[in-house]
Amino acid sequence: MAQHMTTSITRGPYKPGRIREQSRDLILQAAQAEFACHGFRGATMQHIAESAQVPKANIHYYFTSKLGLYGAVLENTLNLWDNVFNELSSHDEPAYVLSRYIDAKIDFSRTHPTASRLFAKEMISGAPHLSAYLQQDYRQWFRQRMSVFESWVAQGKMDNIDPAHVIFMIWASTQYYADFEPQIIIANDTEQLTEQAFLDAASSIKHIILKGCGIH
Amino acid sequence: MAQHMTTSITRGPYKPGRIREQSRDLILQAAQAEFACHGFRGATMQHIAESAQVPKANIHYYFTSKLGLYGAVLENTLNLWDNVFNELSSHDEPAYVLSRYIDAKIDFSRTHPTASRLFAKEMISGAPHLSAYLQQDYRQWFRQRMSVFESWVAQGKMDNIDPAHVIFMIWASTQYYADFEPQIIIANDTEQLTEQAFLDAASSIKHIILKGCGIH
DNA sequence: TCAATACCTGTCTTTTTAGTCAACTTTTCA
DNA sequence: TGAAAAGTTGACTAAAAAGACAGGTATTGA
Repeated sequence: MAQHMTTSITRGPYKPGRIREQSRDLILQAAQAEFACHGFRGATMQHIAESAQVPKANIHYYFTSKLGLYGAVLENTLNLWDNVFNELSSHDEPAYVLSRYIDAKIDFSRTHPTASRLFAKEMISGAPHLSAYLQQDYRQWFRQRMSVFESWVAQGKMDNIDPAHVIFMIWASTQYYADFEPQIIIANDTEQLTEQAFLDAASSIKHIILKGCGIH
Repeated sequence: MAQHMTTSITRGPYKPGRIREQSRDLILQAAQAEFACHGFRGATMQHIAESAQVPKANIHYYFTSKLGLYGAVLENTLNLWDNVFNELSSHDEPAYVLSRYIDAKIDFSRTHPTASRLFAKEMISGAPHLSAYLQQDYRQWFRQRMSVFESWVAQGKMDNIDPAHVIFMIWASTQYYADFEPQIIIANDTEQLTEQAFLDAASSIKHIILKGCGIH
């Protein structure tokens, strides 16, 4: 964003261009995988460079430093999250809303497993690079949803359970299929998780959450 | 184990001794925290040494290499897990068994958060150092519990849900309170999680799981 | 007491790592 | 077309890392 500042006055020769976007994306992709697998300190610029098939110096040209790259990866991934978060519209029927949300979350685990793992790693490390996000957007989102749950409870549409634990349970259960894949693969006696496996998981989670919360 | 091989014949002078155990434990403790926070590659021997307040060379004396230390930490932590796993006895009443298991798991998250995080990190990284464990003990434990659930389903003691997903849900939900602590702390608007917070979590999880599975 | 062995650690070496830099090529647009 | 800026990269530097090692001290049993 805020990239196309070249006014026609300063005889702007050259636009920041699409090459930039392309190269950045390529590197961000590789970096996300590396950071997700090894964490910030465990990741190496060399590996990222090899994985993205660009010289290491090229990465520094676009992102200045390792921390800068990590920040960009984090920001990039954060946008993906927010999209899924916002899927949870404020519909009146909890059964509909939660079903859709669980489906969306499981689908995210299937289609963006490394994004999920990246955040998990960051959280487990104490979220040193996410405090701003946690204090702002996350906090706000969380409070809003809490009040929705509370209104459902007040209307007798679900059992009187602390909504926070319900939300945590949904997050934990859905993200588990991305973050703990090796465990699940071995339990399933398979090579890799099929789309059907994710659908089955979503189905079971929906059954337990909805019924468990007394939602009809 | 298999440590006291000094037969009386070989004029065994000196016992492997308690100093060894003490030093090893001290280092293992510090190493667990470091590995849990930064992963295998992100952890540094220097940090571990400083944290344990021993010279770096001392660590190499006891554990030879970084990989050796990590293996020892992993093995050490694995024993803790197994103890909790075995809490889940083969009682007839699913409500009793699952309640006790969830309580034990939540308690583990509270009392051994770094152990939980260590495993989470290892899993997210693809469990490169746990394949043996996953293929052996874990696989076996998992199959046994699966059959218990299946017998409950057959006896009409619970809904017909794929037991694997129930187990994953329990694991995910309980471990979440250790692994994603920063998220929970901010949601709770508190400085740190109290024992009561864990008890509340256990209570909510039990409610949802039991009711959600149709267990009375 | 006294060997024998466990235990300890400061210092050194080698490898890996993030980051720099200057020379180079490509792209753009006037 | 040509000059200005974007993009590219091999070679270098400085810091940090794992690990080796020799020369110590502490502890034990006889």
